[in-house]
Amino acid sequence: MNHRISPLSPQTCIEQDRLGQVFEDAFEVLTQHSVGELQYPPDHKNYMTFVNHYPHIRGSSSCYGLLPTEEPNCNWRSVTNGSADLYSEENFHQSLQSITENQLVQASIFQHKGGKGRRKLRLFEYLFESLCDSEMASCIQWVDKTKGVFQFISKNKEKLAELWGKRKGNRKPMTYQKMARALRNYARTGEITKIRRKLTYQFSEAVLQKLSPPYLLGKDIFCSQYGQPDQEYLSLNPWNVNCYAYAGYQS
DNA sequence: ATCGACGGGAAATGAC
DNA sequence: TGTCATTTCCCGTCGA
Repeated sequence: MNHRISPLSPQTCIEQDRLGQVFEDAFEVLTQHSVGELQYPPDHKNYMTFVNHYPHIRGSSSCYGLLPTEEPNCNWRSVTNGSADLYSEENFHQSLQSITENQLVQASIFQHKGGKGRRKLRLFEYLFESLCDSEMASCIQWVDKTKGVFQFISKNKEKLAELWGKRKGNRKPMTYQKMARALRNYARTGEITKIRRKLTYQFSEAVLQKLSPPYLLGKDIFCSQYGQPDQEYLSLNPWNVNCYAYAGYQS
């Protein structure tokens, strides 16, 4: 696989690299599912198409199996053969903006150690994902996002637990009590600790860093950067591996 | 006293 | 087969 090297600022390199990981993960999932007769083109356009196609890295709705993706159906081959305009950097900008925060979080979460295959989803990852999902705001909310403090909503905490249990495919329905027991196990590893406040917990700084891509910690930065075409922006090639500043999920 | 939230021991489970 | 990350069950404590 060829890696095109682009002269980018460190910040852009970090973000580009991170997106490269997102796309790489996306493509890996795709190949695992053996969809269509695919080539393995080392360019971004298929990734972008894939990102809009595959529920694993889409927003949470599809993730919970409630809604289809809002993208029209089109097959991979037609995209690869006919979408020359996807090469344009302007379009790439627009595509980037269409990636939701939750997509990026999910893609981040699913990255396997070493970058191969899909890891089993962990509870704290699911919680983080839910916190990034506006549809789950009735169940769980940030108290202080920068510090990783979050709180379950008393009225709907059971719903969140139930969804978690379904997501895991547990034999019996998950309850908040059982989920909270799992959360208490995190006290040993320090990944999540209990705050002396009703239904409130806190992600460790390490977990927070692992699960929050740099540009999501300040999403306004993410948006503004890619919302202004005259600013320095990403190279088209997501395979650039030059600027490894982001450690990724490799604990 | 009741209730909801919390804390933790211990065994079971399932994926890897 | 062993390890890991829960899951499941259960019992006790605490504060409103």
